[in-house]
Parts: sequence; C-alpha cells; structure tokens
Amino acid sequence: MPEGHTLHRLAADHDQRFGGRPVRAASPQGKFAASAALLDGAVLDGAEAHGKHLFLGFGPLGWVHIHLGLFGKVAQGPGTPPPPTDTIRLRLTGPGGWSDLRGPTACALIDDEAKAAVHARLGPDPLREADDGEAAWTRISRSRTTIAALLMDQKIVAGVGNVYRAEVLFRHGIDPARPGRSLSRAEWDALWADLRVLMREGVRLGRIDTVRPEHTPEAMGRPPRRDDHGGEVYVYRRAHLPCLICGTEIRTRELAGRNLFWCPRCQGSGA
DNA sequence: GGCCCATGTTCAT
DNA sequence: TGAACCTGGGCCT
Repeated sequence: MPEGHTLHRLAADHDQRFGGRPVRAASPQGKFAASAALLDGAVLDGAEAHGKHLFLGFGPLGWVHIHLGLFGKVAQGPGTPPPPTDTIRLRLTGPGGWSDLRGPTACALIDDEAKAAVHARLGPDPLREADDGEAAWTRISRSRTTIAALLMDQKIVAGVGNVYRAEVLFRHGIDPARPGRSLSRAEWDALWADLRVLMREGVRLGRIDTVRPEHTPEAMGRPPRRDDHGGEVYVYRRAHLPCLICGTEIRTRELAGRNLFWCPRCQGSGA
C-alpha cells in the first residue's frame, strides 16, 4: 500500500532479491506479456525509487517503470512462488525468490529518456538522500493553494500521500487549510525534516507509524490500539474519535477527492 | 453474491 | 469536477 516508503522498500527488496543475476519474467494476466518475454533471462542491474515510482533496471533493455496507483500491490518471498493467478501483471522469479505485481496503474518497459521525463515531473523526495526541500519551498511559499493540497502534489514533494500528509500536518500543529504562502520558512523546514524522519522509519518498518512515544495509548494510560491500516497514527482515518493529545473529536472532509483528517483544536478550524 | 471503500493518477468536460 | 482505471478486503444480504 503505496506511499513513497513502500516503493523505496520495494526497490531495496528487488535489488537484494534479484540483483546481479538473471530473472525469469512472466505476465500471467497478459497485459505485460510482450515485455515480460523480452525481459525473461535478463539481469537486474539495480532498482531505484523516486516518490511513488519504482524503476527496475535491465541494462540495454531499459527500465521497468512501475506505479502502484491506489490498488497496486507486490507480494514477494523466498523460494518458489505460489501457483500463479490471472491478476498477476508481472511475476519475477530467481534464485533469491519471487515477486508478484498486481493492480498497478503503470507497468511499462521504458528507455532512459522516458525515465528522465518521469524524474523531471517529480519534486524532491524526502527519501532520496541527495534531495532537499528548496524547490518545494520556492513553490509553497508563493502559492495560494492550501498546504494540504500542496503536500499531495507530486510535482512539489514526491512520495507524500494521504497518510503522511495528514500526520505531518498534525505533528506540527498546522491547519491543513492554510495557504502555502502563509507558512514560515521555519515551519516548512520542520515539515521537510520530519517527513525525512517519518518516511525513513516507514521504509524500515514497512508501515506508517507517526505517534510519538509519549502519546502512545500506553503512555497516555489508555487501552492499546492498532489502527486498521497497520500503523499507529494521530488523525488518519480517525474521524469522530478523540484526539490522542487533547481529546477533541477528529474531523474529516473531502478535499480534491481525498479524505482529509485533522484535529480542530491542535491544528485549527480547517475551514 | 453484491456493495462500498481504499496509503493514486490522468484525462475529459 | 467527475469519470475512468486497476484489485482486494470487509461487511452486508
């Protein structure tokens, strides 16, 4: 389930599982069959992620460009894969194990130029070591658009999705309805730095955990809890539940077709 | 079995 | 702003 941390983790997994050795490639579902046939027996050079995009490098053959979209998933493991099913867009197998890609928005074999074009339309990624938040700040500091919308715009920051958006704004007490240009430089620097920390932790754990130790249910003397998406969060999908810090009901509304969550007391009205 | 929902994006209007 | 695309899980009957 795909925000940027998922793709960076998949890049590392594929490097480790398949890198440097020939893979078998197949497309039981059929939509990637012609390209899979070209790739069958090729050596994976390396895998890379930028935001929510994953690139698997196969030398002169080019790159498999994968975008999971909202529904895409990768199942993987050591040893022999389970019997194939007809929703597997791409199955890779090798001595290190197997991976099955289902439901992606994009899975295509592309060349260096097309890959460069993807990078060119993405903003800095908190998970790419060499990236910094300058270009994002330039755009945010001039924009009348809400910070909630700006954080979801992949041209501005690559890899942030609906969970990290809601959570990082909560952690910094920022009203999601504030226009980008109302943020101070210090507020943006803190958001960017926190995204780097939170998303790195997401790569390590394979889930999104954003609750500080002092606010865990245990530390607050409340019954233990696990959010149904797997991690522990302050506001994401916690509409009408009490804020973990102040007890106010978490609010939700639709913004540009996505559900936004925030605490009206810790962050402001969200109007 | 059907319906709704979801950590996303693009294209048409 | 809305529809389309891709899949699976949860909940209902």
